[in-house]
Formats: sequence, C-alpha cells, structure tokens
Amino acid sequence: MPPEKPSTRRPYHHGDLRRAILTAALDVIAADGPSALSLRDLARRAGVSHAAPAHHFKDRTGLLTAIAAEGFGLLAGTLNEAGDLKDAGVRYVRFAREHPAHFQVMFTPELLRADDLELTTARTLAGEALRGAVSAVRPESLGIDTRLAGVAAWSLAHGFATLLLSHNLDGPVGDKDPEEVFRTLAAMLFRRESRENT
Amino acid sequence: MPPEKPSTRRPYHHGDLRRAILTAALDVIAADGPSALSLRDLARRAGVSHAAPAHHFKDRTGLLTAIAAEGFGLLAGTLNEAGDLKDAGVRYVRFAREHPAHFQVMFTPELLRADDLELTTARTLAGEALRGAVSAVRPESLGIDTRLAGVAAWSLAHGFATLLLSHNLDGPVGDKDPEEVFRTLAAMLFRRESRENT
DNA sequence: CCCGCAACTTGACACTGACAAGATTGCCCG
DNA sequence: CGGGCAATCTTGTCAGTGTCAAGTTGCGGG
Repeated sequence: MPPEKPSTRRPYHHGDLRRAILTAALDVIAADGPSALSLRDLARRAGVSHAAPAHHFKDRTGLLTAIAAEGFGLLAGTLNEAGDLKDAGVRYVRFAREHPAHFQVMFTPELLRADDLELTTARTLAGEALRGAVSAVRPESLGIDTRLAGVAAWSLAHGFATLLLSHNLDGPVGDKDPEEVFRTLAAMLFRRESRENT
Repeated sequence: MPPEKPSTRRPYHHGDLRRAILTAALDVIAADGPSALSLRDLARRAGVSHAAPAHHFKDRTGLLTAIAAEGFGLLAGTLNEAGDLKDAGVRYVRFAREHPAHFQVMFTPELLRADDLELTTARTLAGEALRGAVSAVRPESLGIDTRLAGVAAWSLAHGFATLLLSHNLDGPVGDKDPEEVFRTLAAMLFRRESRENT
C-alpha cells in the first residue's frame, strides 16, 4: 500500500522549517532564556528529526547567531523610522519589550559567532541608525561631545530596557507604561540648560 | 604505611571545596559566560569527584544562586561606602568590571532560584544601598520625582556597565578610563538647572 | 572510644550537541 | 519528459552533562 495517509503523514519536506525553528526558539528563549534552548526540543516541536535543525543552522551557536542578526535588522529598521532621539529611545525600549528573545541574544556575545557576516553587517546597520538619531539632536549645541552623548543615550535606553526585562523595575515602575516612564528619563538626560529666566 | 604523602596524596576532605568551586566557576563565567559552566568540569578542576559539588550547592541553579547572592552582597558593601550618587554610579561600574561573572549572573534571573533566602536578602540590601545613594542628592530639589531619579541613575549605570562588559563600547570609549567616561555621563544626567546667571 | 553526621565517591540514567551516512524528494537541465 | 542532482530530512552513534541513589570515609562530640 502506498503511503497515502495525508492527514497523519507529514510531508518529508517541512516547507519552512527554518522559520518554524526560529520562532520556536524565540518562544523558548523569551520564556526561559537561551540556556533553556535545546535543538532537539525545537526539532520535536517542529515535528522533524533531531538532526534536522543542524542543516539550517549548523550549530546551536549558528541558530543563536541567526537570531541576533535578525534582531539587529529589526532594530535598525525601527530606529531608522524614529523622528528624534527621544523617539529612538522609546523605540529601543519598545523593541526590547516586543522582541525580548532577540534582545537578550543580541547582547550575549559569548553565545554568538562573532565573525558571522550577516551578524556583523546587521549590527553595523543598527549602529549607524543609532548614531544617526544621536547626531540629530546636535548635542554640541548643549556643549556636549557628540560621541559621549551617544553613549549616554544608549546606556540609558539599554539599561532601562535590560532592567525592565529582568523584572528589576517591577517595583519602581509598577503598572505605569514603561515607554512613558522612559520618556521622562530621556527628558532628564537631554534637557536644555534653562538660561531663560523662570 | 599511613597516608603520609601530603605532597601528592589528596585528603579525602578538600578543606574548602565550596570556595574552590565558587572561584573556579567565576573564572569560567568571566571567560565564557554562564552557559559554558559545567559542574563536572568544576569538579575536575578542584580534583574531586563529579558529584561533589552537588553536596555544597545541590544544583547548577544552586551554584549560580550562591554566586548571585555573593554578588549582591559585594555590591551592597561598595555602594554603602559611596560618598554621593555619582560616586555610587562609579562604584557600580567598577563592580561590574571587577566582578563580571557576579554581575552577569545577578541579572540573569532565569538562571537563579528566585525564592532563595540568601539571594533575596542580599538583593534587598543592595537595593536599599542604591536608594540611599539616590535620596542623598535630594532630586526633589531639581523638580524630579525621587523614584524616577533612581530609575534614571540605575538605568544609566546599569546600561553603561552592561554595554561595557559586552564590548559594545570598545569603539566609542576606546582606551579611555571607563570610570572617567561614566563620570561625564552622570554629570549630564544630574546637572542642576543653571538658574544663576552665567 | 565509638557513633553519628557531614563530606565525598561510585554508579547509573536520561538528555544533549555534534557528526557521519543514508533516505527522500523537488526541480532543473538536457 | 525524464533523469539525475542537490537540498532537505532521517537514522544511528558518541562523548559529555546534570541529577539522583547508594555506598565510603573520616572527623568531632557524646
């Protein structure tokens, strides 16, 4: 008898196994962190054999590197749409909240293949987007070195996002909208000197 | 013959296996991150059997939780010695650089036993030290909510430290002293409004 | 002195990432 | 149109890991 049992029988070719494994991996990482990620578990979820993922990502490191590259691409995209620097910061925080798995992996270099081409180019793109947003505020008009202003803005946004994801701001921020809170912080950092009276 | 070969013969009891494993673990984590940590490897380094670590830490999670608790203790100690808030920030950054393994584990909650007593008390201590340093600047005199000022200061220091450890500031900061750079950032955040003329 | 308990060992099991070799299938080129 | 080829996926295997259970060793207090 030929294997015509289409309802239960899986096709030999998954169709889009790469995407399926990526999204499953993102779920696992968002829930339990990168250390909880198991290639065999992802294969089981996708209904394929335990060695199938290796064909798309070669490695565990390869999978995580692909995730990081995708993350930097997404981040660059949203940063490039930002109006001003404060908006860029808000988008940075929003990105971390909407893509926690990407975010976490992007900034854990020991999990990544540092010389991967897709990764490095995507990261460069995101870096340029960030620098663009910073230079738009003309920090030199505040008497501040542009590069330092960039580091300050990035540190503030990155620290806020990181603390948020690690549930260290649940107390202070409470149920307030994190993006709104961050807007206040950004205002603290880049307020003009009030030379005008009052 | 009695076992008098102190040079080659290992005693059955290690002496201070707990500390030995902790420091070995810190080395591994600082070099290759928490995911590279293997209990069996630590046991080998200490010259004990593969199950010996479990007696002191029960778990891999237990070991990491102990590291995090120790880290929060150290952090609380140094923050309590800070003169003002800027100094506290500098100490925060210095702590991250001098104890990168502790720092990384402390802020990776999915690796920790969240309800561990030692951990929660140490973390609370560190949190109080931080709040103390923030309240000392009387942020309300700047027209800023104290709680938000704390979040801002913490975010800035934490983001800077995190980006530093993940080698994301190697370009911008270069070979400059990171603590000095951070001093500049802190000054940006908490400068007074220059109401006085000039 | 001895006995109890903490520190450590030995052994086992299920799970994992990685590799090698084979099976299946879509599809491109003749 | 059909044959082969390369991409995709499977099966089998190996060393390494965390964790548990059960046994050993040896120190210190009764």
